[in-house]
Amino acid sequence: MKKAAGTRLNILQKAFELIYEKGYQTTSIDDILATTQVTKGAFYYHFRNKDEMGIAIINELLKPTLASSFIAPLQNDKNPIEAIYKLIHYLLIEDEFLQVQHGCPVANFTQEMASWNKDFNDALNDITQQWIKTMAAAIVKGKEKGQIRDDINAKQVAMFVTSGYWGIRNFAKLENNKKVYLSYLKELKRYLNTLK
Amino acid sequence: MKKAAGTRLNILQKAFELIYEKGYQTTSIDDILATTQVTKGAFYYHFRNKDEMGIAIINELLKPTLASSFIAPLQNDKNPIEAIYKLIHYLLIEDEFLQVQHGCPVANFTQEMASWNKDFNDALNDITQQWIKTMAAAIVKGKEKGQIRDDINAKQVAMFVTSGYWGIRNFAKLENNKKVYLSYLKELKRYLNTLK
DNA sequence: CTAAAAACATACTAGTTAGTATGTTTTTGT
DNA sequence: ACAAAAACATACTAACTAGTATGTTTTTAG
Repeated sequence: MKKAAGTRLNILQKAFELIYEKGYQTTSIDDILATTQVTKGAFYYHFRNKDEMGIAIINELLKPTLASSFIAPLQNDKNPIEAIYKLIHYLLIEDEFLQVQHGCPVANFTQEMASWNKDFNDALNDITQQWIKTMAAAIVKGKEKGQIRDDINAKQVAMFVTSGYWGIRNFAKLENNKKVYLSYLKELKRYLNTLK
Repeated sequence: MKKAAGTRLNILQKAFELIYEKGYQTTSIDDILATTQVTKGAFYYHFRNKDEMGIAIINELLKPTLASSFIAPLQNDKNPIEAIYKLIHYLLIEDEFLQVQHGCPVANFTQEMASWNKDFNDALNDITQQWIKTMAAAIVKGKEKGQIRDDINAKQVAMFVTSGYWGIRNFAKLENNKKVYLSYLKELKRYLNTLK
């Protein structure tokens, strides 16, 4: 039971890349089979149907990535304002997987699937809430340390930041140019400084 | 050439509603024919193909709506900060066409089509830039009137606000509840007040 | 080593898709 | 009133879709 896990992971990873580029609905199972060199029999051995694979991508690929790349940086840093800015900066400018023309995978999935498939909705809400909660917790810590004003609503700010991040990722698709990120980051920095 | 224009408009409107609810790719032409009671012959008389219809929806339905509901309120008001807040509040809370579970039509289209179809991209970028420019112009006016600080970058703020709006519309899909809008609006108001 | 289960392979199906071919009806200008 | 063009109707096609039926091969446990 080792090689089998490899095929499964291979399917998930390649499928995720395709879906990130083309969207879930427009990525056919045959597309996935062609790029993975896996046969239909193997695919349906590992997944009951396409949606089950989609949920597996969220839970087995996106969730761990979230934990390492989105959650951890917020928990370790001393200063939440700097941590949030550095994180968004990293995600927009430095991260090598995320592409400007394809937006945010979680936001994409949400737009396409939420409200049409409860399982997708739940899985996506799960990881999104995790991010928000972590960010809010960091802000609360900052308030306790006196780095952030007392009258700031932590969760409210976390939602506001997340919304902006999702929005700018979608927005940048139109111009297909990272330059809009720089403009956004400037205003984000200004906004974050008003929390002090 | 009067009834014909009616059929065309009927197709565009019903198709737009379907696309807003289900997405562009997953709304089939047969779906549109079924809800409009129009035949395939009529459809393909009016539109060369599905994409041409999609572009027509953007240019002939979304663009005018943008002008009346998104642009005008920003041009008439005396105070840009109030105008922006009132506009976003209206769009999120009061507007009767926009549904929490379906997000923002322009953002949806952008996510689904931009980077895959240049015509869609251009049409969407066109109306988005129009909104941004109008908002930025209102902010510039506010700067001249002394309602907004001198060091504020108008276009930067307009992009920031637009991103947040798109983001929260997508975000609210997950919870399928207008309550998240209230939290967002509170922070938006706080943010807007820092421009003073 | 061997039987059973796990993992994969191939061929097929029924439904859906955008789009076309070829008509008929309706509207329009004169 | 009438021909021409505009507007619409019907039947079809070829490609693609998710999923299944039925195999064969590989792995694993005893």
